[in-house]
Amino acid sequence: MGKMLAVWDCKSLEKFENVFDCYIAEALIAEGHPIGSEEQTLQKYTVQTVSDLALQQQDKLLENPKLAKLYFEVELPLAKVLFEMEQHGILLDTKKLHAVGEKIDGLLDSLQGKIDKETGGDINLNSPAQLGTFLADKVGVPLSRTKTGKYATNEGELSKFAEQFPIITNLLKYRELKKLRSTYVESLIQKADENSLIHTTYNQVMVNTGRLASLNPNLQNIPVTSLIGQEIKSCFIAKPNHTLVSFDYSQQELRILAHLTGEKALIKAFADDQDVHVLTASKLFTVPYEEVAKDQRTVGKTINFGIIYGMSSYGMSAGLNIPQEHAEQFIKQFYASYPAIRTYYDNYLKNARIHGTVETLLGRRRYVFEDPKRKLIDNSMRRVLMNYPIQGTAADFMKKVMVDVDREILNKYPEVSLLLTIHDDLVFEIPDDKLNSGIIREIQNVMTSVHPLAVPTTVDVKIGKEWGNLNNYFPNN
DNA sequence: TCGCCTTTT
DNA sequence: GAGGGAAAAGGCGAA
Repeated sequence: MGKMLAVWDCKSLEKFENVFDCYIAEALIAEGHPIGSEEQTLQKYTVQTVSDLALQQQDKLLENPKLAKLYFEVELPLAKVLFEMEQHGILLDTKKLHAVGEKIDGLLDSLQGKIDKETGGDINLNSPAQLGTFLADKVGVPLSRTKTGKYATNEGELSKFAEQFPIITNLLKYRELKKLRSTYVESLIQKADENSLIHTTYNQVMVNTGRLASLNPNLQNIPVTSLIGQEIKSCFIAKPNHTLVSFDYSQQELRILAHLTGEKALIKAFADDQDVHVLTASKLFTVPYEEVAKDQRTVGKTINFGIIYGMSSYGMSAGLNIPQEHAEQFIKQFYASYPAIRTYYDNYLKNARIHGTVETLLGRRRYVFEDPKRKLIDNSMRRVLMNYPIQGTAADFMKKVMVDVDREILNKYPEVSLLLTIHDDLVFEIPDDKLNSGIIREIQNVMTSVHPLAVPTTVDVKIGKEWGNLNNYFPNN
């Protein structure tokens, strides 16, 4: 939650009435440039008091109606919603998490034993430097180098040699478990309060695209893929007589791409509830939609997301493990299949160069040129810019949804709580006896109607007592 | 404090 | 010719 820097005629801070938040305002006005401390900001505006600062910032916001709307109707009311989420917290089954920790200890001990037999036990497995030297110089693994000249020992690099050098499989397993234990088990237990509640902090001005950041602890990167990861996630539980309900936007960023670009083929696919990764694959491989193979779909999916991220043919060839010429061919074929996407990005980048700023659908802006004297967009900025309207618009929508949810749902059902937001996912805690009251449908409706789009939006609902063990929800009527 | 690595969307 | 997928948090070792 943003820190309150200026408060006008504030009758009740608890209710966040008549509040102006200079940090949030400053972040929107700064358009992605780093914002300074309170004192630096006062100096920048050449004012003495925070009230004067707030007045000038408000004037500045009002010059841009979209930005003013974003501030007053989304960001500022959101601060109150985030504050309440932070205060509420999510319940952690600390006893169970301790047990998971002990299970990991056992697995790590046995792995360490196996690995020490090969290394002699005199290297620190947690040191990439020591590990790289050992693998490359003693074992003879042909590791590539990092940009600073050290041996690269990251997961992608080591996996390449896992078959040839069996020790690597154990090393990767060791890494994974060590990470889970230190980042998730130990620190989460330590951060639970006296009631076993975990209180994250949300920062709403940290990320240029407008996404929220979660910290101390970060609840937006709780593991999900591995089995042990799932066991950790399952230690987050609903409080007694309540159930966790998660609402997850399906393919939200690709839907936003379809909307922003107006690409007919993509819009039709979403309208017909088709699998867009299969659709892209069918165009790339020129096979009928029904005959797309699984590995072809994987390529389609990689290209779809790669385009959103402005991926180069090099990045794509690395990601798919294919020659760069093939990747170039795929990208070419992609744009040929979706011509409106190419037109959109051509125009978008042209305007970015002309105006020096880009913006999301709700008008959040970011700068284009680090140095305003240079008027060329380099490759890395090009990728940032291509991602910005997609990720940023998705973030705008989610923030607005949270404000709408607060007004339309949380006010009406005070015993219902919004616990978490994970970019395209909201997690609520709902009393068991309210689950069939229609509230799930109401929340879905708020999410799907946040902003009219050229495509339908879909929200998948999952419910359960443990966050890591939720089941698809199908209403019985 | 920086670099490397791993986790998420 | 190098570097070459967006946005993050955070643990750890090395200096």
